[in-house]
Amino acid sequence: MMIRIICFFAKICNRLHIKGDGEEIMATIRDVAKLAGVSVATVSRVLNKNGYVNNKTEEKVLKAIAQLNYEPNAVARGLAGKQTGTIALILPDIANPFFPEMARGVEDVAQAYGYTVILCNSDDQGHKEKSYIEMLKKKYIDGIIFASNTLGQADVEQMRRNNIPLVVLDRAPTRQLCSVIRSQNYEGARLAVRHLLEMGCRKIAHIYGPQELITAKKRLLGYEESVKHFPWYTPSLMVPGHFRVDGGLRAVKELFEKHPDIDGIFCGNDLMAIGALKGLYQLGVRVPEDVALIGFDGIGLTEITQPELSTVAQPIYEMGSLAAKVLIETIETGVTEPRLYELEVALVARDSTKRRTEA
Amino acid sequence: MMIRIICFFAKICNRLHIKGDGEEIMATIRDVAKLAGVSVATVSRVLNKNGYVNNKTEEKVLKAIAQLNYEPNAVARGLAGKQTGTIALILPDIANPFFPEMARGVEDVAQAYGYTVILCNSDDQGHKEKSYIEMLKKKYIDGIIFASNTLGQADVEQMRRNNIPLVVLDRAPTRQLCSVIRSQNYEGARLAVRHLLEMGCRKIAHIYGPQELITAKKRLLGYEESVKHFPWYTPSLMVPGHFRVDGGLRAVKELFEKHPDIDGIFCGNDLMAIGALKGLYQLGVRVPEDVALIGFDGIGLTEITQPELSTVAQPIYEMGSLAAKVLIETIETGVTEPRLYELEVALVARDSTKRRTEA
DNA sequence: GGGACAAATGAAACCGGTTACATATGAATG
DNA sequence: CATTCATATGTAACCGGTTTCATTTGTCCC
Repeated sequence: MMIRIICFFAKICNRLHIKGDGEEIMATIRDVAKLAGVSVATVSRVLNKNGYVNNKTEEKVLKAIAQLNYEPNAVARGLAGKQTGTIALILPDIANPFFPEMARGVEDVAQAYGYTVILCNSDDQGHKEKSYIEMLKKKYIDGIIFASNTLGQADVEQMRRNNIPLVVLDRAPTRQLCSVIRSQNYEGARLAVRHLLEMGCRKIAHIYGPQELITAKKRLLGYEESVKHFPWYTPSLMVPGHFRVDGGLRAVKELFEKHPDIDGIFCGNDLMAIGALKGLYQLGVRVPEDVALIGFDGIGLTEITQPELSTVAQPIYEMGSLAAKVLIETIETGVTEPRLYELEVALVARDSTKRRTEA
Repeated sequence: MMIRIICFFAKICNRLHIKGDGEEIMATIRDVAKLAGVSVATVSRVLNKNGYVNNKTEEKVLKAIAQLNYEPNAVARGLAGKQTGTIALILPDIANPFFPEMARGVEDVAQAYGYTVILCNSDDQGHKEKSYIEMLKKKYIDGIIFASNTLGQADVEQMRRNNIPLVVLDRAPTRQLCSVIRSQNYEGARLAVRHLLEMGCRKIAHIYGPQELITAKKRLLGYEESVKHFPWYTPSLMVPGHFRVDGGLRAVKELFEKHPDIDGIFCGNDLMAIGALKGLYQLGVRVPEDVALIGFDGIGLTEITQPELSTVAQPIYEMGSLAAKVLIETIETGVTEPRLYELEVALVARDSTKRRTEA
């Protein structure tokens, strides 16, 4: 009984926007309607600028909104409209230096369009991705940007059935079920090798990334196609480095055991190039005097090494921002027609590939 | 009329979980209730494990849930319960190498507790922060981790009024209104200077960060307190570097114009140390032979320079994961009692401070 | 004058959950 | 035996929006 009375008072207080401890009570659309002397439907029409509303009425409503400091509740909107203004970015690991810039690109665009970004680290593990997707589905996420590597055909189809727009970064377009954004990995690799050749290299090795990744594969292919007709070419010039710094370091040592006469190395990504640089330093091999070194990706780290690393730069930020743009467009227009965007890469020649003494 | 009939059929189809294009229809709690032959309240009780439910009944409900592949709708839950299982991480810029690791710490813990993380880049601009906070409030965010620098006293109080739990990283505890996590900046600075002295330095400069930041201020103070009693000490040994790579590079050149006899530099963060290293290389000054160099933060980049950089490492990942833990605890227990966590820093001695020839 | 149609508005259903309250049963207690 | 209490369940209100549909009014045209 006592409790009932208390509850009753609490309700009165809520309605009057009074609270003992100074806590703010959010006004609801019904409060606005009451104050403006109209129905909630009309307020909703004013808010969403749809349907017919008389000018005078609109003014009254706007005044009430201002007076109550009213902000529509996004969760209620989400429930009613099944759109939450939230997108998810699933990537392997935000701590991998490749991704922060991309994430920034995504977030900037999302923010500009009034969307919010949920960050998910998959560690490239299928079960983590799945559990994220489950959770995101429950939360009525509007769309997903997928920069992780273990997304399967089945997953894409499932997303499609669930009507969740999807944009994928750097994946093979397996029967092109969703929009894909990637860059010219093959062409970039050829660019890198050509650059090394132009700088006077006579025997070029390649440190490659995980071949499950389409990017790593394409880059390896680009290398192979560029050098296979040279007499010095041999498969043992290609060594795995797992896209990691330590992998690059180890790979370079392995290379120099087999081929001490290498004078150029093309690394499948910048992290491995950094590792390679370290390894070469430990071996007492000078860069670029003895060996020219070039990476791939164009991450910021390439500017802080000594010497600065040449690289084939992808437009990382743009990949993120474009992904967000494409996704939001898909969300808002509802058009699902998948597209493929292939972005250009650019050779960034720095000290690590400076021309050695003219031959 | 025709439309009405179509709608009617659509509803029937919905109820029967049939859809023409293979699109999946999510079952609702009412579907489960109907199938199990109980009320929605009972289903809800089973889901939330609260209230009394008979074992037999529970089984029936669970079976129905499994049969329908039912997943409770998080948005509806959020609306009803005012908890969305979402926290926000507001930081200046995820592309700044300091933050990805912290973000990873936050996300890992959040994920473990079933929470989702929204990423916000404030660029340290007050208006961006405010607009984020507005948006987050509307979305019934459960709590915020604030690693940005422009959070004012007023904002904290407003959050409090709005009942949004808050954990702040690296901020001064201005009348301790929320939990704060920081590390021993002052002590770390003293550690750095002592290390340089032990390594034989006789004249140590300091490149400092923006003095609006409590962290930068404390580190500067630590430097000053450690060296002010030396005869060689003079204020012009302290030069600003804005916590940025280019700032460190410029600062080091400025320093060497005024004090060519410097033999040790303590940088207020690692980015500036990287810039300083670059600057010293350009000046032809050898590290560590001519000048010993140490940074602060312990970001990964310090391991890829040549020579590797000594630094005072903060437990960056732990700062993030602890922040998430504290925040989620606050959210779930509702206890608002603010606490201060000061984490220990550790000296990481690498090649950039290797002892020069014994005096 | 009456039908068609655009403009304006409100009542009520709906989105999919949670929960306060009412009710019913059976066991334990005085 | 009446009372109390733990167990079990359902009804309906509620969270705060959107949207369908009905209704009213006014204008235009034949």
